[in-house]
Amino acid sequence: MKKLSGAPGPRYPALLQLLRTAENLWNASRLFFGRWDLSPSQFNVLNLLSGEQAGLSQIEISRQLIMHRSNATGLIDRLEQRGLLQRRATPGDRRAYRVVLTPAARRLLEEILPGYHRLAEQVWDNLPVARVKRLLADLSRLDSNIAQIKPEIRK
Amino acid sequence: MKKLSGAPGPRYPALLQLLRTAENLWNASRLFFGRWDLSPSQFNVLNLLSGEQAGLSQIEISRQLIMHRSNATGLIDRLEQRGLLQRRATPGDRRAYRVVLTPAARRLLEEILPGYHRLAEQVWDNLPVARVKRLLADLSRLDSNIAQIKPEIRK
DNA sequence: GAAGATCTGTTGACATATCAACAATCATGG
DNA sequence: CCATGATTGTTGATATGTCAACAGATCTTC
Repeated sequence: MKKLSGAPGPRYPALLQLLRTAENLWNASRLFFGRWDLSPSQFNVLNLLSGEQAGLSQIEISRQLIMHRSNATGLIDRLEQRGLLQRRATPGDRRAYRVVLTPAARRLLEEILPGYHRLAEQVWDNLPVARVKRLLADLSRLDSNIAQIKPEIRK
Repeated sequence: MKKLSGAPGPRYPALLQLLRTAENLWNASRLFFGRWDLSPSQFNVLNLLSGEQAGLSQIEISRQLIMHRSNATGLIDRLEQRGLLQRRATPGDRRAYRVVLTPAARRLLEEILPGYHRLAEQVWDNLPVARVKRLLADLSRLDSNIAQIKPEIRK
């Protein structure tokens, strides 16, 4: 059986590792947020909105969280139904909502965030801050490379 | 409005960046594999099996790709229906299948992989190999930290 | 060998995600 | 003003993912 073409060097394995680590992180966060019956995606919506007193439109939310706008519809539906969000009219634009946190959601976040940030610190155990910074920089570089490459993939 | 508790330092932002970069990578790969009507997950199954002449059981596949075994069922169903996989009996264990690539799948991979590896290289543009290696090491460290923390999250 | 526990794969319920198509609204250039 | 085009959110089809529960097969232990 012929060996399928392989890529030499650490670059391809590093991509796989990146996806793998992100997956593990995501799954660990699912475990954590499960205590409050929240999915990681639901938490992300709440967390994003916690910094936006005036609220955000659904399209803004979906862009920040890198998801299709049609996905935001259902996500926000369920959070609204649970009393954690409200859709309010946007003055001057009858197409868009302003999605805002309810007081209940702010209380919920206050309860969740300390433990969440503590966990986030533990994930970095044994990695000095300088290394974390370099990793952050490298990941940003990857992001801009990906953005650069994207038009070429399309064709 | 009271500011919700924040975490200082680059550690928390670095986690967000990691998830973000992985998401971008995943979406770029969806774009790429779309040319062959493959999802990234479907490609991952094929790619994993390409190194396993004897095939793998579904539970092994789901463990390698970090997904629930019930998810592997549907994924493999669709690939089998398309003629890219076969489920074969496992000698000595009537519970499990050996899932193997068909010749058509091997031909498909031969067609896809060169461009895929070329793209994977481009993603790392401007990052010297030494940096890639360090990033790989740091990500592995994160993985083992996450594995360590997991039992604590459960409780 | 039989009982109890564990493992493998499937199913059904559901959340999360994409995409295409649609309706309503807004923005722009004649 | 108004036609054309872009934007916003929803819907329906479908894929991907989790989880719990189940059936059948295997393993362990006595």
